[in-house]
Amino acid sequence: MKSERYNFKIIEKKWQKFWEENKTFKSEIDNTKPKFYCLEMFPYPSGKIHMGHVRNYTIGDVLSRFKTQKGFNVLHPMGWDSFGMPAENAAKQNNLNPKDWTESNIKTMKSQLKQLGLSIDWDREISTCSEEYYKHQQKIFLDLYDKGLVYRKESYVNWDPVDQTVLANEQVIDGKGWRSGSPVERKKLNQWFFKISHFSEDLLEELKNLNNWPDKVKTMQKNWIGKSYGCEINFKIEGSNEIKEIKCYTTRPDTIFGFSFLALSVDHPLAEFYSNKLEFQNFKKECSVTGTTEESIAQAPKIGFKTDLLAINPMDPNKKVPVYFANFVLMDYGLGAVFGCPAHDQRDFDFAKKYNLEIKTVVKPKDEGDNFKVTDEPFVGPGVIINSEFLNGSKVPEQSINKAIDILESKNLGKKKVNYRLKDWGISRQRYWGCPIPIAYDENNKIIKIPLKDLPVKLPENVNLNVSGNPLDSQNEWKNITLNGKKCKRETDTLDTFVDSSWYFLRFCSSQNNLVPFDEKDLDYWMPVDQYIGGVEHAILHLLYSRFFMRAIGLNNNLIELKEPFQGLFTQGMVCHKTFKDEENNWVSPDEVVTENGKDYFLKNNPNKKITVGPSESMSKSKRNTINPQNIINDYGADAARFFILADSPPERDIQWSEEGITSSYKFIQKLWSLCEEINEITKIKSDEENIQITIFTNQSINKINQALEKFRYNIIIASYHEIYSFFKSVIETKKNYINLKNNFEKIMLIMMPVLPHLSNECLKKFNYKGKFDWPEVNKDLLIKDSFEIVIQVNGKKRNTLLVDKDIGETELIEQIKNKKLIDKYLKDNELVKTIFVKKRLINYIIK
RNA sequence: GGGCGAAUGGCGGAAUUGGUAGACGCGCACGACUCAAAAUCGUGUUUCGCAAGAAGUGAGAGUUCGAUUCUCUCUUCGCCCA
Repeated sequence: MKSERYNFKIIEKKWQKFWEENKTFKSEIDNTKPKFYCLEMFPYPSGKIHMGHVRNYTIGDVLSRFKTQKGFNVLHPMGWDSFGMPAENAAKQNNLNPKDWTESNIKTMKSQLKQLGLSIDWDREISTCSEEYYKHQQKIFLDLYDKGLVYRKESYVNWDPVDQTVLANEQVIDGKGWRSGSPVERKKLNQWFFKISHFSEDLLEELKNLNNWPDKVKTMQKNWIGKSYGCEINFKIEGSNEIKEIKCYTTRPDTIFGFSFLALSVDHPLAEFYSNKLEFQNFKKECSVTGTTEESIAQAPKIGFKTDLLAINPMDPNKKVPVYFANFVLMDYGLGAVFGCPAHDQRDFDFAKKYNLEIKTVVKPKDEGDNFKVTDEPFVGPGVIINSEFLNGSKVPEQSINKAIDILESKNLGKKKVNYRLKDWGISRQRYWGCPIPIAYDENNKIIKIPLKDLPVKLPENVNLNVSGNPLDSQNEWKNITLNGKKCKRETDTLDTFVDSSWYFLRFCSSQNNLVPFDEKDLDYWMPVDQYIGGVEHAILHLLYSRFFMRAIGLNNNLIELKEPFQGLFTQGMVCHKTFKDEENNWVSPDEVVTENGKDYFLKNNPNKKITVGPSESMSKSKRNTINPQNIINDYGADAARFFILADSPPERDIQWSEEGITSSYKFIQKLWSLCEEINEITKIKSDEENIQITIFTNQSINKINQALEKFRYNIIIASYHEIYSFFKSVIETKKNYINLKNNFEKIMLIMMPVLPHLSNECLKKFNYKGKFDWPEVNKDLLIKDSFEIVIQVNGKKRNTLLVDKDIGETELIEQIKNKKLIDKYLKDNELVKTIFVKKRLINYIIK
């Protein structure tokens, strides 16, 4: 009986329609059930979905469906991170409106996500570029402003000359803009900031309690926050009437006796005393060429501008050293002034070598004598303090730093201070396609909040984007307003799009509420997100900002106590594919190549042209190694795509997409379907006979898949599915029905439902299954086997196995082994020293 | 330079956290069906060896009756921060 092929095109569409019409995934507060908030990072609507989305959303969907079957009230929403530069750039290029471009993309992508069969509550859909969303964001902005967590200041910024906008430090990678890739310049601008530094300590401290976050992400955040203990030291200054004292911050006060120069940032307030000197101006210009990242500063040649000032070593008033302005000192770090100890710091060492400054050794390695001397390179390792009077002999760093601080404090020369690397978050962007900042300035440039009744501040439409800089600047009609009878100008900067994504998970809880961003009652029920799933590339920025927002919103609000928005975090790996190049070294898309033997590849439309196969790399447009998910859905169906994206690698690791892989998944779906049909036929035959093995196997499978699902071991689940198929295939070989066959196979369909929702539903329908879709119970008694194979080892090596009763004891086992002469040849010429018996596992004979 | 992680067949990867290494899949080989091919099904597939057997989880040591799993040293690769 050859069954019909499984027509995924009809069946998948049918179920998707059914779910949509029945609002199967609608979520409402239900206090009788435990809740589960499952969230995947929402996409940027760039045009169409890519394989990374397929992976991300499949992982989340499997979890959501599983938790629903387990009896949880699941919230599984989706939205669009829809403000941002690609829309603005695309609109410029194609001369259209960013809004239209974005909305059309959303439409396409939403339809694609539906085709994947995701269990999403689409009634909660949000889009950050809609007024419905950003009007609430403007309220939040003003709320944070009132709480003192938003401020404006003039500051140096990372300026992206291509995108004509400011970048946060986090958006500067290797001294280049994260999006444009062009070298970043320094520019002084008035900017809006979120005071994320207000929570530095708490953001660091609470990492310890995020037990369901990957350690890797926690470490990255910890390093980013960068807490260090150090000391602020006051240096007395000679040689000037105006300047009497300079404060430095240092993490190494214990090297104070190695002090040989003091270096200031060119942005230090004292620079004003030199600003009219041409030499200083030139020097400053030279410094601005050096980038702002720590890396570019470390690599750039060290240069300095010598002042006529002398700094006095507070520990040794006879010691006076020169004061420089130097390019490697940043105003951002500490106080914009550092003391130089060349012997024990690479940058100080380079500087001292260049300007011939003293290099005094004050730390030696443990096993060196007191006459140890730094000559060719600085010594930065742990050791012992020398040449430092009362600090001598202190262990570096565990004793020396605290001792030095204590002494400085007791003499009133400095004080202990904690420093964080984390800086306040600059949120101003000179772009059109973002959330307007609800602020205006009066004629005296005084900051005026836009009144709540005037919100939202809507983006003007029909704006000419083909201007340099911010298009909003030239929107005079929009810009000039009257507030309380006073003429004002609107703020024309828009908010960094990371703001949009810092609270969207809260909005999902109350997405229908028009009046407030979120209702505390809703948050109380749904928050925190139980499982957040997304790419590790957001380990720092987005996750840290969201943690900040949760705290900022909760500040002075006793209805919100929650600090951590994401209780669990899972970071999935990337989707990779082989790369192809033609003879001219151009990237070639997988769609354009053919192969017959899997080794030699040729150009499809010109089979004489050979193609070189490169290593598998993460799918990217630039390398042209992307696979369009739409083609996969069209050719193989959603269930096959879901199946394969989970099959080959553990979800946290990268996965290699391959033609063979998706084909074999498709074949498995077909085989599984014909198995369903065969079982459906066979179970129509009347039967009184029970096959207990079926129940035992089903029970084991339920248990195994349940455990694997709880731990994100999705590749193991797929392996189990294959085993289940083989087992049932062999059971029905005789074409014989058993009274427990159908019931058990229905359970199998239930445990396949999270991964293969369309096929499982269709099969159960065919079976005329009337029960609930709850996760089947495990019968624990059936997990214990009556007999099993015990391993017989000799000196730790497996030599035989024996089928024994589950409760067998050592004496009886030894008796049986003896009777059956299972290991006699090993014992024959050797002396038995002892046996080691591990219940239900093995017996080990130790012989000599 | 610092931090973290990884290394298992031709390939992706399993191994109940110290107890039968290589589950499951891909690929490959052989066979069946076929005039033939594709598709499908079956068998095999760590290495060496005809076999009995031996070796084997990046390299080297250690702990242990027993190590892919724990400890130390080294090598290579990846990611993050510089």
